[in-house]
Amino acid sequence: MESHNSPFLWNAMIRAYSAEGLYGDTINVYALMRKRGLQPDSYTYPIVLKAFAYHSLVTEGKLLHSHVIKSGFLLDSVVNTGLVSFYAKCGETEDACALFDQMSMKDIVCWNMIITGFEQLGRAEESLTFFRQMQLEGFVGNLRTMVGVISAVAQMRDSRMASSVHAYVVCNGFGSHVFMQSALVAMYSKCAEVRKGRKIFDQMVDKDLVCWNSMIAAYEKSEQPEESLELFVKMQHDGFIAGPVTMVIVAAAIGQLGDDLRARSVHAKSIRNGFVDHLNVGNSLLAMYAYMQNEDAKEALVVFDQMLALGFRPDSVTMLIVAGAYSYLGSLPLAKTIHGFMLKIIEISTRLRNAIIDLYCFGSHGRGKEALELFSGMQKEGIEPNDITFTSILSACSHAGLIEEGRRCFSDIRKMQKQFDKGPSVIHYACMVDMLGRAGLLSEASELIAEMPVEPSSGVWGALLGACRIHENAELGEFAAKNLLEVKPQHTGYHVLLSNLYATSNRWHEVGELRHEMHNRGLRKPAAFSVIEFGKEVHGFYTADQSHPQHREVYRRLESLLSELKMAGYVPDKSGALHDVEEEDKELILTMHSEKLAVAFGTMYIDNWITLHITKDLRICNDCHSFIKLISKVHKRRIIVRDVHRFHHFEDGWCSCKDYW
DNA sequence: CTAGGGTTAG
Repeated sequence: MESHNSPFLWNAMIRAYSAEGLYGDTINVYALMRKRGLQPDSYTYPIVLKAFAYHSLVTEGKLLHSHVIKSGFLLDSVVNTGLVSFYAKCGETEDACALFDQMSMKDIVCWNMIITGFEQLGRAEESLTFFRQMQLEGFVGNLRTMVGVISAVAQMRDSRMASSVHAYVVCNGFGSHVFMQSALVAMYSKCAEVRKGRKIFDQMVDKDLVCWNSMIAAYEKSEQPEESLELFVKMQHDGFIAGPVTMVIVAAAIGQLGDDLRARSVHAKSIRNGFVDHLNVGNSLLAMYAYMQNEDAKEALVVFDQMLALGFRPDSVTMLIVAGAYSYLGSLPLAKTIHGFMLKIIEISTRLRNAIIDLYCFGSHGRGKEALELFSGMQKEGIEPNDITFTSILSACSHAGLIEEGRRCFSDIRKMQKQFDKGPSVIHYACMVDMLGRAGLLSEASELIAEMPVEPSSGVWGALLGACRIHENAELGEFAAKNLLEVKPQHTGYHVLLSNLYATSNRWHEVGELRHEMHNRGLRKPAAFSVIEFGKEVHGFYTADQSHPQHREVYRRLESLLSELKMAGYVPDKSGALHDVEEEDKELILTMHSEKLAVAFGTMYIDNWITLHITKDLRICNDCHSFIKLISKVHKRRIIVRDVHRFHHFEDGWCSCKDYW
């Protein structure tokens, strides 16, 4: 084969691939060119740099930079700007600035580069500083400059600044360009002025896909998913075909709505349009199902399988979402599958490892052993844990009652203090106090607090108080509460906790005083609240709720459930009812706990094969816990309660927390 | 004589 040695032809080839967005081929042709012994020239460098930036090939770009210097092409301002562009896109701002500063002849293109470069990196202030500097040096911004400036102002979320820069743009004759208008729509939406954006959008004569996406995203971001989807329909009606970015936005809107029908429809559409091989679209579909936080989390699995079948590598974003979805479903086999999978295919970052550990200890929780296995595997591989890893581990030990392991982990952190000059954080101490305290080792817990090198946080005192409440140690509890209320004097929950503690030890006088004090300071005990969700419906219940439209039916249902369970051996556990009231009244108050109402509602209106998902704003009480355990057995029903502390998965009379929470 | 660097939505 005849070899072409004309640099012109090689450059034309490279340019053609670049123009088609085929940056991989651009790089291949360039490599071939070098192999044939041809030298790149001032036209070759910028295109290849662009391709390197696209694939974040920082080392390769730096190598090219040294070639540029050696061959003297740095004097070419286009090559120089190409390098600035490359470094800015790769986030190497120091190199970008150094090159920019030493340029003798700055033209408008290189100013635009440095302005948009910083803007794209999310560093709007610096971007705008460069803009001002540019004006001082006598340059007038063109359309591209102003689009970058508008985007930077959007990041500032300052609606007054937005209006004034909008006026400036219009006065300088850039206001009617499509790119500018899309940027303006996005800017106003980020400044919480969606309607101003809509006005611009409605007045646009030449709409393109980007501006539709911009407006649809504006509604989605301001949490108006219905409007967002309405516009999506209108866009298609007007003959525009959705692109991958559209799908990403629409999936987010549907996730917000929790609409499973539309979720499946957008999923199908993405497959039809061939977008599922876009990693962003795949990730968005996954997130959509995961975000709905119901049984549709299982659909995330389907999307994930599809992504794999299409043969592309999931990234860490993918895996974080999948881990989140599995965590919600709370199944250990699923967690194990996904973990094995992650180990096989991707480089696992510390952040992802932490997510996996969390997946074990929160998702299917009480699974402290698995979390610890992961942790020791991680250490064997020589991967350095970070403070969040340790927090996850300590919390796993605490939930599973693994005291010895917890102590060992804590001493590991202390060893690190000697090595790396960073010891246990306040959060680590709080985890330890929680773990020891819950296990009844109250004096060890308070000794640990005494030897803390830093001021104990409210979390630390709160953990101690909580433990005192469980183990009915009023004296130590009072001490904890006193310290606690110094740090957080307005925290109602801690007042309530202390009040409950006094009540446990029958110190009704103190209970009264505390109530009086709370009343005087205007603190009110917030009503406990539970939420049950299915499909896109969400129902909330307060304790002793009378406000829910079906509350009469719910109470009737609850009554029949109670008598059904009593026959199966249920005895109300009144220790959770710490009010200064008669025994009969205690029982009555217990039966009106918000999570019981939510369960009663669920058994009445939601088909039995569907798992009930309930979220509660406080910790579940003993009585409700055993009540729900029995329901899960008698009704053969899966119920998941997420309380303020952890997940409880009830199935066949058992709870995943193994009654330790 | 033509060529190369900078633009909006996510």
